[in-house]
Amino acid sequence: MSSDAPATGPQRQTRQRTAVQSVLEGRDEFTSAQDLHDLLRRQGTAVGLTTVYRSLQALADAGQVDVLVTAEGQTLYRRCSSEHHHHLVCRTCGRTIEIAGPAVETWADAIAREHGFSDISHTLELFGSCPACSSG
Amino acid sequence: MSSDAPATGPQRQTRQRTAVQSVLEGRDEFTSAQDLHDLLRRQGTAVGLTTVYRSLQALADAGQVDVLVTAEGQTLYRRCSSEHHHHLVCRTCGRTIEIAGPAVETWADAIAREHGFSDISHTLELFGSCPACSSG
DNA sequence: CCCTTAGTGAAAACGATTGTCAAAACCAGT
DNA sequence: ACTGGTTTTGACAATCGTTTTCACTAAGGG
Repeated sequence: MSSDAPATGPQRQTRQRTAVQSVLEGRDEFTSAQDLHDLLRRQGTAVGLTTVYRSLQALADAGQVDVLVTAEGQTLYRRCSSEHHHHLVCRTCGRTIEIAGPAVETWADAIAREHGFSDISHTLELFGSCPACSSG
Repeated sequence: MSSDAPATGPQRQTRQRTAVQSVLEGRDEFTSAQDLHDLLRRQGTAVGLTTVYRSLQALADAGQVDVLVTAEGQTLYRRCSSEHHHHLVCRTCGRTIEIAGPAVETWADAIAREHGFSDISHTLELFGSCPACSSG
Protein backbone atom coordinates (compact mmCIF):
# COMPACT_ATOMS: atom_id res chain seq x y z
CA MET A 1 0.00 0.00 0.00
CA SER A 2 2.73 2.37 0.95
CA SER A 3 5.29 0.80 -1.35
CA ASP A 4 5.70 2.72 -4.56
CA ALA A 5 4.96 -0.05 -7.02
CA PRO A 6 5.32 0.74 -10.72
CA ALA A 7 1.63 -0.12 -10.95
CA THR A 8 1.97 -0.82 -14.64
CA GLY A 9 -1.28 -2.68 -14.47
CA PRO A 10 -2.81 -4.25 -17.55
CA GLN A 11 -4.66 -1.29 -18.98
CA ARG A 12 -6.86 -1.82 -21.97
CA GLN A 13 -7.53 1.07 -24.26
CA THR A 14 -11.23 1.81 -24.07
CA ARG A 15 -13.51 4.58 -25.25
CA GLN A 16 -14.49 5.39 -21.67
CA ARG A 17 -11.00 5.56 -20.30
CA THR A 18 -9.96 7.84 -23.11
CA ALA A 19 -12.95 10.10 -22.58
CA VAL A 20 -12.25 10.59 -18.90
CA GLN A 21 -8.63 11.39 -19.56
CA SER A 22 -9.42 13.89 -22.29
CA VAL A 23 -11.94 15.75 -20.18
CA LEU A 24 -9.39 16.03 -17.41
CA GLU A 25 -6.91 17.44 -19.91
CA GLY A 26 -9.21 20.33 -20.60
CA ARG A 27 -9.84 21.25 -16.99
CA ASP A 28 -7.78 23.31 -14.63
CA GLU A 29 -9.97 23.02 -11.55
CA PHE A 30 -10.36 20.18 -9.13
CA THR A 31 -13.43 18.26 -10.15
CA SER A 32 -15.50 15.60 -8.44
CA ALA A 33 -16.21 12.25 -10.04
CA GLN A 34 -19.87 13.13 -10.26
CA ASP A 35 -19.23 16.45 -11.98
CA LEU A 36 -16.92 14.70 -14.38
CA HIS A 37 -19.66 12.21 -15.07
CA ASP A 38 -22.05 15.07 -15.87
CA LEU A 39 -19.52 16.78 -18.10
CA LEU A 40 -19.06 13.59 -20.06
CA ARG A 41 -22.77 13.10 -20.48
CA ARG A 42 -23.25 16.71 -21.60
CA GLN A 43 -20.35 16.33 -23.98
CA GLY A 44 -22.15 13.40 -25.59
CA THR A 45 -19.61 10.85 -24.44
CA ALA A 46 -21.72 8.99 -21.92
CA VAL A 47 -19.73 6.95 -19.44
CA GLY A 48 -21.12 5.11 -16.46
CA LEU A 49 -20.57 6.73 -13.10
CA THR A 50 -18.94 3.57 -11.83
CA THR A 51 -16.47 3.65 -14.67
CA VAL A 52 -15.66 7.28 -14.02
CA TYR A 53 -14.79 6.41 -10.45
CA ARG A 54 -12.68 3.49 -11.56
CA SER A 55 -10.83 5.45 -14.21
CA LEU A 56 -10.13 8.21 -11.76
CA GLN A 57 -8.77 5.77 -9.24
CA ALA A 58 -6.55 4.18 -11.83
CA LEU A 59 -5.22 7.56 -12.88
CA ALA A 60 -4.62 8.48 -9.27
CA ASP A 61 -2.75 5.25 -8.68
CA ALA A 62 -0.68 5.92 -11.75
CA GLY A 63 0.11 9.35 -10.38
CA GLN A 64 -1.43 11.11 -13.34
CA VAL A 65 -3.98 13.05 -11.32
CA ASP A 66 -3.94 14.81 -7.98
CA VAL A 67 -6.42 13.76 -5.37
CA LEU A 68 -7.87 16.16 -2.84
CA VAL A 69 -10.39 15.45 -0.09
CA THR A 70 -12.50 18.43 0.89
CA ALA A 71 -13.52 19.23 4.43
CA GLU A 72 -16.90 17.74 3.58
CA GLY A 73 -15.26 14.49 2.62
CA GLN A 74 -15.77 14.77 -1.11
CA THR A 75 -12.92 13.60 -3.30
CA LEU A 76 -11.74 15.87 -6.09
CA TYR A 77 -9.41 15.12 -8.98
CA ARG A 78 -7.23 17.17 -11.25
CA ARG A 79 -4.66 16.36 -13.91
CA CYS A 80 -1.26 17.52 -12.88
CA SER A 81 2.34 17.79 -13.63
CA SER A 82 3.57 14.63 -12.01
CA GLU A 83 6.01 16.34 -9.71
CA HIS A 84 5.06 16.81 -6.10
CA HIS A 85 3.34 20.11 -5.39
CA HIS A 86 0.48 21.74 -3.55
CA HIS A 87 -2.46 23.99 -4.37
CA LEU A 88 -3.88 27.36 -3.61
CA VAL A 89 -7.60 26.98 -4.12
CA CYS A 90 -10.23 29.71 -4.15
CA ARG A 91 -12.94 28.53 -1.83
CA THR A 92 -15.55 30.47 -3.78
CA CYS A 93 -14.88 29.87 -7.45
CA GLY A 94 -12.54 26.92 -7.21
CA ARG A 95 -9.77 28.54 -9.22
CA THR A 96 -6.60 26.62 -8.55
CA ILE A 97 -2.95 27.56 -8.62
CA GLU A 98 -0.23 24.98 -8.42
CA ILE A 99 2.46 25.68 -5.90
CA ALA A 100 5.86 24.14 -5.50
CA GLY A 101 7.08 24.46 -1.96
CA PRO A 102 10.57 23.04 -1.59
CA ALA A 103 10.80 24.85 1.72
CA VAL A 104 7.85 22.95 3.08
CA GLU A 105 9.16 19.60 1.91
CA THR A 106 12.42 20.25 3.65
CA TRP A 107 10.71 21.42 6.78
CA ALA A 108 8.42 18.39 6.83
CA ASP A 109 11.31 15.98 6.43
CA ALA A 110 13.27 17.69 9.16
CA ILE A 111 10.38 17.63 11.62
CA ALA A 112 9.68 13.99 10.86
CA ARG A 113 13.27 12.91 11.22
CA GLU A 114 13.51 14.86 14.43
CA HIS A 115 10.79 12.63 15.85
CA GLY A 116 12.19 9.44 14.38
CA PHE A 117 9.42 9.08 11.84
CA SER A 118 10.20 7.61 8.44
CA ASP A 119 8.46 7.09 5.12
CA ILE A 120 6.96 10.54 5.37
CA SER A 121 4.16 11.91 3.28
CA HIS A 122 2.10 14.99 3.80
CA THR A 123 -0.99 16.84 2.74
CA LEU A 124 -0.94 20.59 2.37
CA GLU A 125 -3.54 22.73 0.72
CA LEU A 126 -4.16 26.44 0.92
CA PHE A 127 -7.64 27.89 0.71
CA GLY A 128 -8.60 31.50 0.30
CA SER A 129 -10.51 34.05 -1.72
CA CYS A 130 -9.02 34.94 -5.06
CA PRO A 131 -8.83 38.59 -6.12
CA ALA A 132 -11.96 38.35 -8.24
CA CYS A 133 -14.08 36.74 -5.55
CA SER A 134 -12.88 38.76 -2.60
CA SER A 135 -13.66 42.06 -4.32
CA GLY A 136 -17.29 41.13 -4.81
CA MET B 1 -18.42 30.63 8.27
CA SER B 2 -14.87 31.74 8.04
CA SER B 3 -15.22 34.53 10.56
CA ASP B 4 -13.96 33.59 13.99
CA ALA B 5 -17.13 34.29 15.92
CA PRO B 6 -16.99 33.89 19.68
CA ALA B 7 -19.64 31.25 19.18
CA THR B 8 -20.78 31.60 22.76
CA GLY B 9 -23.88 29.68 21.87
CA PRO B 10 -26.42 28.74 24.51
CA GLN B 11 -24.87 25.55 25.79
CA ARG B 12 -26.70 23.65 28.42
CA GLN B 13 -24.76 21.46 30.78
CA THR B 14 -25.86 17.90 30.14
CA ARG B 15 -24.63 14.48 31.10
CA GLN B 16 -23.96 13.59 27.46
CA ARG B 17 -22.02 16.70 26.61
CA THR B 18 -19.87 16.22 29.68
CA ALA B 19 -19.23 12.59 28.86
CA VAL B 20 -18.03 13.34 25.36
CA GLN B 21 -15.71 16.04 26.60
CA SER B 22 -14.23 13.89 29.31
CA VAL B 23 -13.53 11.00 26.98
CA LEU B 24 -11.75 13.38 24.65
CA GLU B 25 -9.67 14.60 27.56
CA GLY B 26 -8.31 11.15 28.11
CA ARG B 27 -7.35 10.53 24.51
CA ASP B 28 -4.28 11.56 22.62
CA GLU B 29 -5.18 10.13 19.25
CA PHE B 30 -7.55 11.40 16.64
CA THR B 31 -10.81 9.53 17.05
CA SER B 32 -13.88 9.18 14.90
CA ALA B 33 -17.34 10.01 16.16
CA GLN B 34 -18.31 6.37 15.88
CA ASP B 35 -15.33 5.16 17.87
CA LEU B 36 -16.06 7.76 20.48
CA HIS B 37 -19.61 6.51 20.61
CA ASP B 38 -18.33 2.98 21.19
CA LEU B 39 -15.93 4.12 23.87
CA LEU B 40 -18.75 5.86 25.68
CA ARG B 41 -20.95 2.81 25.51
CA ARG B 42 -18.17 0.55 26.77
CA GLN B 43 -17.43 3.01 29.54
CA GLY B 44 -21.03 2.69 30.66
CA THR B 45 -21.94 6.25 29.74
CA ALA B 46 -24.24 5.56 26.83
CA VAL B 47 -24.80 8.52 24.56
CA GLY B 48 -26.71 8.52 21.31
CA LEU B 49 -24.60 8.54 18.18
CA THR B 50 -26.43 11.60 16.92
CA THR B 51 -25.59 13.41 20.10
CA VAL B 52 -21.94 12.46 19.83
CA TYR B 53 -21.84 14.00 16.38
CA ARG B 54 -23.54 17.13 17.61
CA SER B 55 -21.31 17.53 20.63
CA LEU B 56 -18.26 17.07 18.49
CA GLN B 57 -19.45 19.69 16.07
CA ALA B 58 -20.11 22.11 18.87
CA LEU B 59 -16.67 21.53 20.30
CA ALA B 60 -15.13 21.98 16.88
CA ASP B 61 -17.02 25.24 16.38
CA ALA B 62 -15.83 26.40 19.76
CA GLY B 63 -12.30 25.59 18.71
CA GLN B 64 -11.84 23.11 21.52
CA VAL B 65 -11.08 20.15 19.27
CA ASP B 66 -9.10 19.66 16.10
CA VAL B 67 -10.85 18.25 13.08
CA LEU B 68 -9.09 16.09 10.55
CA VAL B 69 -10.52 14.48 7.43
CA THR B 70 -8.76 11.29 6.40
CA ALA B 71 -8.06 10.31 2.83
CA GLU B 72 -11.05 7.98 3.10
CA GLY B 73 -13.28 10.88 4.00
CA GLN B 74 -13.76 9.99 7.62
CA THR B 75 -13.74 12.86 10.08
CA LEU B 76 -11.55 12.54 13.16
CA TYR B 77 -11.52 14.65 16.30
CA ARG B 78 -8.98 15.35 18.99
CA ARG B 79 -8.83 17.72 21.97
CA CYS B 80 -6.12 20.27 21.52
CA SER B 81 -4.38 23.29 22.74
CA SER B 82 -6.43 25.94 21.06
CA GLU B 83 -3.53 27.52 19.23
CA HIS B 84 -3.08 26.79 15.58
CA HIS B 85 -0.84 23.82 14.88
CA HIS B 86 -0.44 20.70 12.80
CA HIS B 87 0.13 17.00 13.37
CA LEU B 88 2.59 14.27 12.70
CA VAL B 89 0.54 11.09 12.66
CA CYS B 90 1.80 7.52 12.53
CA ARG B 91 -0.12 5.86 9.76
CA THR B 92 0.21 2.50 11.46
CA CYS B 93 -0.54 3.02 15.14
CA GLY B 94 -2.10 6.46 15.00
CA ARG B 95 0.28 7.99 17.50
CA THR B 96 0.06 11.75 17.13
CA ILE B 97 2.51 14.54 17.79
CA GLU B 98 1.46 18.16 17.77
CA ILE B 99 3.61 20.43 15.71
CA ALA B 100 3.81 24.19 15.67
CA GLY B 101 5.11 25.44 12.37
CA PRO B 102 5.42 29.21 12.35
CA ALA B 103 7.59 28.89 9.26
CA VAL B 104 4.80 27.25 7.36
CA GLU B 105 2.24 29.83 8.42
CA THR B 106 4.48 32.59 7.20
CA TRP B 107 5.21 30.79 3.98
CA ALA B 108 1.52 30.15 3.35
CA ASP B 109 0.59 33.76 3.92
CA ALA B 110 3.36 34.97 1.65
CA ILE B 111 2.39 32.65 -1.19
CA ALA B 112 -1.24 33.58 -0.86
CA ARG B 113 -0.59 37.31 -0.80
CA GLU B 114 1.70 36.90 -3.76
CA HIS B 115 -1.27 35.63 -5.75
CA GLY B 116 -3.67 38.20 -4.40
CA PHE B 117 -5.58 35.70 -2.30
CA SER B 118 -7.03 36.79 1.02
CA ASP B 119 -8.73 35.22 4.01
CA ILE B 120 -6.28 32.34 3.89
CA SER B 121 -6.61 29.07 5.71
CA HIS B 122 -4.71 25.88 5.17
CA THR B 123 -4.60 22.21 5.99
CA LEU B 124 -1.31 20.50 6.68
CA GLU B 125 -0.77 17.07 8.11
CA LEU B 126 2.27 14.85 8.12
CA PHE B 127 1.99 11.10 7.95
CA GLY B 128 4.71 8.57 8.50
CA SER B 129 5.87 5.53 10.41
CA CYS B 130 6.86 6.15 13.99
CA PRO B 131 10.04 4.58 15.37
CA ALA B 132 8.18 1.70 16.99
CA CYS B 133 6.16 0.80 13.91
CA SER B 134 8.89 1.22 11.32
CA SER B 135 11.27 -1.09 13.15
CA GLY B 136 8.86 -4.00 12.88
C1' DC C 1 -12.63 -15.19 -36.22
C1' DC C 2 -12.57 -16.90 -31.51
C1' DC C 3 -11.53 -17.06 -26.89
C1' DT C 4 -9.82 -15.41 -22.80
C1' DT C 5 -9.78 -11.78 -19.84
C1' DA C 6 -10.42 -7.03 -18.60
C1' DG C 7 -13.79 -3.50 -18.63
C1' DT C 8 -18.46 -1.68 -18.30
C1' DG C 9 -22.57 -0.09 -15.97
C1' DA C 10 -27.22 -0.38 -13.69
C1' DA C 11 -28.63 -1.23 -9.54
C1' DA C 12 -27.94 -2.59 -4.85
C1' DA C 13 -25.00 -2.20 -0.92
C1' DC C 14 -22.35 0.62 2.12
C1' DG C 15 -20.69 3.72 5.60
C1' DA C 16 -20.37 8.16 7.48
C1' DT C 17 -23.07 11.93 8.52
C1' DT C 18 -27.31 14.77 8.95
C1' DG C 19 -32.38 15.59 9.37
C1' DT C 20 -36.76 14.58 11.81
C1' DC C 21 -39.59 14.89 15.60
C1' DA C 22 -41.65 13.29 19.83
C1' DA C 23 -40.09 12.52 24.40
C1' DA C 24 -36.93 13.91 28.19
C1' DA C 25 -33.89 17.04 30.61
C1' DC C 26 -32.37 21.69 31.98
C1' DC C 27 -33.02 25.73 34.54
C1' DA C 28 -35.03 30.34 35.53
C1' DG C 29 -38.74 32.17 37.73
C1' DT C 30 -42.23 31.46 40.94
C1' DA D 1 -39.96 22.10 45.14
C1' DC D 2 -43.30 23.05 40.94
C1' DT D 3 -43.98 24.86 36.42
C1' DG D 4 -43.23 26.36 31.88
C1' DG D 5 -40.63 27.42 28.01
C1' DT D 6 -36.56 25.92 25.64
C1' DT D 7 -32.98 23.16 24.62
C1' DT D 8 -31.28 18.63 24.03
C1' DT D 9 -31.63 13.98 23.24
C1' DG D 10 -31.85 9.78 20.48
C1' DA D 11 -34.06 6.14 17.59
C1' DC D 12 -34.82 6.02 13.03
C1' DA D 13 -35.12 7.56 8.35
C1' DA D 14 -32.96 10.01 4.85
C1' DT D 15 -28.78 11.67 2.21
C1' DC D 16 -24.83 11.52 -0.29
C1' DG D 17 -20.55 10.07 -2.11
C1' DT D 18 -18.44 5.95 -3.13
C1' DT D 19 -17.87 0.86 -3.70
C1' DT D 20 -19.52 -3.74 -4.74
C1' DT D 21 -21.99 -6.98 -7.38
C1' DC D 22 -22.67 -9.42 -11.40
C1' DA D 23 -24.28 -10.30 -15.95
C1' DC D 24 -22.96 -8.49 -20.24
C1' DT D 25 -19.76 -6.37 -23.70
C1' DA D 26 -15.59 -5.46 -25.96
C1' DA D 27 -10.35 -5.45 -26.46
C1' DG D 28 -6.85 -7.67 -28.74
C1' DG D 29 -3.58 -11.75 -28.96
C1' DG D 30 -3.53 -16.29 -31.14
